[in-house]
Amino acid sequence: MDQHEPSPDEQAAEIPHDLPQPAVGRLSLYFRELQRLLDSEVNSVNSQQLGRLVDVSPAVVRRDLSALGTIGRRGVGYDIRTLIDRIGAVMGSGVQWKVVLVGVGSLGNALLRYRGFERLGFELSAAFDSAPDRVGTIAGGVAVSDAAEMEQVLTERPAELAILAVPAQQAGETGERLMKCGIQGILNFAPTTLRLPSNVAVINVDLASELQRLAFSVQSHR
Amino acid sequence: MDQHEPSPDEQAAEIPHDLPQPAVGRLSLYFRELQRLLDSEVNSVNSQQLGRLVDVSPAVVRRDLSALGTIGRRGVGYDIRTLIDRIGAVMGSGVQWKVVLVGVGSLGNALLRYRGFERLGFELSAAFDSAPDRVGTIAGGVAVSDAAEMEQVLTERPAELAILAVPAQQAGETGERLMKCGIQGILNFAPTTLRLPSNVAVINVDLASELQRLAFSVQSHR
DNA sequence: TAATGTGAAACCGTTCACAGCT
DNA sequence: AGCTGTGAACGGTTTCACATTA
Repeated sequence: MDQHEPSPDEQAAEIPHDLPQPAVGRLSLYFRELQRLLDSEVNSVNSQQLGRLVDVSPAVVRRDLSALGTIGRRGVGYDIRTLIDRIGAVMGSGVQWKVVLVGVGSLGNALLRYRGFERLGFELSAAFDSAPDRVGTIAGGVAVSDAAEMEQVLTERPAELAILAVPAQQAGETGERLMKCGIQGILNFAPTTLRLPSNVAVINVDLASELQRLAFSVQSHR
Repeated sequence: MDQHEPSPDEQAAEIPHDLPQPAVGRLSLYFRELQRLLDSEVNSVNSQQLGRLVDVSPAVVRRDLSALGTIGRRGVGYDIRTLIDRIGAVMGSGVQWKVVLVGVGSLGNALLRYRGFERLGFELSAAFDSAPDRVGTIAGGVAVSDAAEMEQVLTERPAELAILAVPAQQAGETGERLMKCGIQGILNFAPTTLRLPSNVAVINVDLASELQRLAFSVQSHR
């Protein structure tokens, strides 16, 4: 994939770590849409167009983008390449994140096969499961190792992030182990709230809960 | 948009239409943990204990629960059965939601197999795909129908909710079709923001974006 | 002229602190 | 005595509106 090398003095631009949490999520969505626009050979947008693509107001878009020490052109809009570079830098694209996955059930399997991680700089470097019939298989191009060897494998080939797709019952313990292996962030799909010391970042995604939120939304919508 | 009639002592046992969005998500998590507690034959909690289980402050728990017109006992805490009934009612448990899934790729497949929906009152009533080699198969106990027959199947066996797990490119069009089939809410896993008329509820879940948020969190954490 | 960038106001949810029940 | 329920203060995000700049 093509990188645009930043001009020398563009390099110095800082990463604001005073970025509002909601803004982070939106930046990720802008990034996705901007790449799509660039693929369509569009190379400029304004805040209204970009806002429509991710369903937020133009004012929010401008506020979010201006937090990056920005580079829009008044009267014109934003250069897409610039935005992609800038958002990418802030979101940690450019770092090749190594990600391990634990729990190769059907969900874990799907996540190993999921196209859409590597484009963002994530590399699934290992997968673990404790079921003997899964160990030794290959899923999504990644070999499945025995979960008992997690510590060993992660010592040899360290990773920064982990995706947890084990049953709820095992999530807590597995999270602890990952932490001890030097994992710095966990994306948790187990239906339980993972709580770890604050030096490990955790994002919980509960699929059933999302569906329940949707149901509430429908139900209250009348 | 919505009128608020100031009738004083209306339904104390009714569904609060004014529940903050973040609270809805948390209620769903409380619900999950409460069921777990009940399974362990615990039948009472206080706000601090419940808060620890989902990683929120006791004050938030109390505020959320009191929005349900509540029934805690001062000096004591909450009766778990009562909470489950009450939250369940608000979240639309008790309704048997019919859910169809569109897009039986690896993710769709995993979602069909995902245990954890039916406990909450969701029934996967149909699945659709357009690939000939998937049509006619059975995944997670659900027969996969031809996507071309979506309109017909949904006329015969209507559903309220849909899970979208198709490629981004097809998401928009599929969403439109589902809307015309009477679907009232869509849980969208396609990496694109689905925008539909406001009579259809949409929740977008972008897996790559979640991972990117995590990476940001780790990166900014030093 | 057209669209950004941004003070300032409005809004919303969280936190605080304590009165009120049990 | 203990914990809930909640007014009031607080803090953070969004919205507004406009000065600014290409």
